[in-house]
Formats: sequence, structure tokens, C-alpha cells
Amino acid sequence: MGPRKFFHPDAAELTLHRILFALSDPTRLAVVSELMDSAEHSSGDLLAETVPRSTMTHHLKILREAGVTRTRPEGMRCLISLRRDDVDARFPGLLDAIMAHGRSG
Amino acid sequence: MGPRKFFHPDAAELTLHRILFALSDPTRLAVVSELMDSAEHSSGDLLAETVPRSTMTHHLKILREAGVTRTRPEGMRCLISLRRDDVDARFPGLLDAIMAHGRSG
DNA sequence: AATAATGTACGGTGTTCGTCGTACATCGTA
DNA sequence: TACGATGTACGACGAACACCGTACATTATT
Repeated sequence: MGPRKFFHPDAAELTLHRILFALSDPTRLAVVSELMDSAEHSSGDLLAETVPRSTMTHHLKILREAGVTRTRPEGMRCLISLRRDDVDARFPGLLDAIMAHGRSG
Repeated sequence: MGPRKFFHPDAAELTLHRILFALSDPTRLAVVSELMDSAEHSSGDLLAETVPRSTMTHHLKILREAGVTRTRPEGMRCLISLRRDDVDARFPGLLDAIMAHGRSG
């Protein structure tokens, strides 16, 4: 059950309230804040020493199933990136408006 | 216990994740959508025949305690309005970016 | 094949949420 | 004062969430 299959919703299926819920948690907000550099980060890279692994898996699943992030297996790691293209296409300006204040949240 | 005291957080105490959580529910998103006309609406006015009163009270409390709305007793009603000034001051552009798509939720 | 590294799956616990019915308080009016 | 209208408070219920430990799967390396 390692890095194999990951469910990702289609771009057209993204809903506003699901995305807002995914971003309504301080931990997940911090994760997305780290992903704003448009680079791929491994799961352990994100808040590594702050949160237990199983907890991080939980949060990453919520972000992924809301369509906010994309998870890609790479070797024995998982690389996570923002779905800026899809989120921006469906909700223009939303991500920027939220993440402009991601740290003070 | 009628229209008497209502807790409203100070403008400086608004947090991003609380606001996002308040807006992460379809019903509350619809309420805020109706409030976007910058007018005051009574509680019964909002989604009147869609949601039971006690349910509406619950949702309005969450919006109010997150600092998204302001509730003011007026006679035997409660008039609810958006706290655009405070929310915009603390998180510029956030409300507009979210509510631009409030209906396609 | 054995090992270590990475991350998931599963299960458990305690908390919070969404929903609603019922009872009650407040206000305006007759 | 009695009544109807408006909205809250409280309690209850099921569902979902946050958190984490443990066990397991996958990968790369030795």
C-alpha cells in the first residue's frame, strides 16, 4: 500500500466549500503555504518535525481530495504540489487572496 | 433569551482559518451570498423556507463568532449584515475572491 | 535476501459539527 | 394582560473530524 494509487478529483468537480474547508485548518494552511513556491515537496519535507506521519497523511489526503494538491509517487517518496492551474481556472484569484495572508492566519 | 447579547470578536482577532471554516458550508455560503448586497437582512429573511429556525441560528452563530457577520437586535427581529469593513481590513480581497463564485459553490 | 527509509492503511479515542424538535424569552400589538 | 411573531437555548442524535500508535506495503540499497 505504499505510493501507488491516489484519488484526485477532476478539475470540473472542485467545489468552493470543500476547498475552503481544506484550508480551514492551521496545519493544512501551513502546508499550502510551503507549497506556494510552485515546487514539489515530499511529505516528510512538509512540517517534518512538527506533526506525526500518520497525521500528515491525514491532512494531505484532505487537501488532495479537495483538489487543492496533487500527489505523485516518486521512488519511495511522494511528491506533493499545488494544483494552481485547476484551482485558478475554476476559482480565479481565490488561492492568491487566501494565501496572501497564510502566515498571519 | 431573545435578542439581547451577541458576542462579536474584535476586528484584530479575526483569524483566517476561522473565517474559511465559517465559509466552508454550503448553507452559510448561501447566507453570505445574500448578504453581499450590503443590506441588513433579518434571520427569517435568509433562506427562510429552506432551513429550520434553530438550524439557521446555529449557522448564524458560527458566522458571527468568526467575525464574518454582525447581528443587531431590532424590535423583535435580528438584523444581520456583513462585516465587510473589518474582514477587508484584515484580509484584503479575501471576501471578494470567495464570493465571486459563491453561487457555483 | 536482508535492511532501512518513506509513507499508507487501519483502528481507536475524544471532540466537534450539522441537523432538528422542543421549550422559552423577547417584542409588538390587540 | 393575553396573544402571536421572531429568534434563542438546550438537548439529542448520527456523522465527520483531529489526532496518533501500530502494522504493513513499497522502494532503494547493501
